[in-house]
Amino acid sequence: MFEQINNHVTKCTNLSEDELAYFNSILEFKSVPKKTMLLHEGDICNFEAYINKGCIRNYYIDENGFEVTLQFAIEDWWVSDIASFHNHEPSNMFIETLEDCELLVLSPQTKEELMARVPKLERVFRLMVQRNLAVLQSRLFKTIATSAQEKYLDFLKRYPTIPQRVAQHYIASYLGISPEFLSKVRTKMSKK
Amino acid sequence: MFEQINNHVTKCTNLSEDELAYFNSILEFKSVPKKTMLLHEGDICNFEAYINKGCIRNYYIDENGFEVTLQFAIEDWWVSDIASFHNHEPSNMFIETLEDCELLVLSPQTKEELMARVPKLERVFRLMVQRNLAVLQSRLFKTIATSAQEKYLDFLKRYPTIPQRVAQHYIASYLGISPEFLSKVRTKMSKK
DNA sequence: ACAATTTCTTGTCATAGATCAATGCAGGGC
DNA sequence: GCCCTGCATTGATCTATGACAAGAAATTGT
Repeated sequence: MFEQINNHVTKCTNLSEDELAYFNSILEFKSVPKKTMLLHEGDICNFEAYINKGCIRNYYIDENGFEVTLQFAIEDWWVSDIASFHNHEPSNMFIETLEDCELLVLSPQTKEELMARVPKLERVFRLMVQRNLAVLQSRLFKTIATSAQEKYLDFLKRYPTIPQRVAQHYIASYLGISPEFLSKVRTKMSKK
Repeated sequence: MFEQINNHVTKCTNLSEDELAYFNSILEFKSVPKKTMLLHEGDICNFEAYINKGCIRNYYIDENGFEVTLQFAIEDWWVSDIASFHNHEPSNMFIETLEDCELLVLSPQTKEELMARVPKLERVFRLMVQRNLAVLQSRLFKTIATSAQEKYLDFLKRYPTIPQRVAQHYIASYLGISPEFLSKVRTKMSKK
C-alpha cells in the first residue's frame, strides 16, 4: 500500500527506515467512490491527498456556471487547494473524483507534525509546489499564445493517458474551449 | 538599504538580530539601468532578486515572436525563474527591467547556504511560491473565463499602480489581448 | 438486453477579438 | 526648435471560436 508513495518521496530526498515508517504511520488511507466532491467552493480544504489509484479533477466555476478545469490528477500526484489548506481560508475551487479512488491523506495538523519531525520533507513539498508553478506558467503562456488545436496537441503529448480516462468535455474545459469546438478540432485533425 | 527587505521577511517569520544580520550580509546589492535584460531565454537563471526600487517584467516569446507577459514586479517583490534557478536548467523566459532598478540578489549557492544556516527562511520562500501559485491559478481561470474588459478591470483593481508606470502594450500582452483592442476597450469604458 | 441518461458530433449563425493600415501625438537627441 | 522613433488611437475587414439546436453514439443502471 505504501510502496508507491515511498518510491515517490524517496525520489526527492533520502529517508531512513524510521522516518519512512513514521511518515507512513500518519497517512490516512481513504477509499472514495467516483463522482464524489472532495472539496466545495467556500469550504476550507483540510486535506492534501496522494493518489494511489484513480483520477480526480479540480475546477473553478464562474458566476454564469461556466467551468474551468484547473487540473487532472492521477496516480502518483497530489491533490489539494494548497492556499486554502495552508492558510485555513475558504477555497474558491471544487475538487471531484472522476473514478473510484484510493487516497493517502494528510491533514493540516499531521502535515505540520510531519514537517517538524522530518524536516527533509519540506524540500519534497517545496519542489512539488515549484514544479506546479512552472507547469502552470507554461500553460498560461500556451493558453494565451496558441490555437485550440495546438493546445490540444500539447495536452495529448503532456498527458497521453488522460484522454482515455476522462470525458471529452472535461478536456475542453481544461483547454478553455467549448466541447463542440474540441469535437470539430478532432475531426479536422483525423481527416488529415 | 535593508529596512524594506527585513520588514518584508519578518512579516512571515521571526528572526533574531544575528540571523537578520547574516541574511543582509549575503545579499548582493545591484543597481541596474532600465531596458536591461536580466535573463535571456536559454540561459540558466542564477539570481533570485528582491526589488528595492524599480519595475521589472518577465515574459515569454513564441516561435512567431508573439510576446506574453507573465508578470510585472515592483518594489517588495521577488523576480526570478524559479524552475531554472533551482534546477540549473535553461530558462524559457525573458526578464527585463522597465525602469532603473535597485536589487538585492541571491545566487543559488548563497540561497542554499542561507537555507542551511537559517532554516526558518525555508518557510518564507515556500509561502512566496505558494502565493504565486494561487495568484497564477486564479489568473488562468480569468484568462479563460472572462472578457477582455473584465480582465482589464480586474488588473486595475489588483495592480492599481502599474498602469502609470508601464507602457500600455505591455499590459495588453499581460492580459493576452492585442494592444489595439485594449485601446478600444479603454475608450469604450471611458465613454460610459 | 433495454431504457435512460450522458456524451459526442454536425450544422448554421453570431461575435469577440485579431490584423492591417493610416493618423496623430509625445518625448528625447541633436 | 525640429526631426525621429515609438506609442496610442481609430476604422475597415477577417477569422477563430462560441452558442444553440438536433441527432447519433456511447455508457450506465437495472
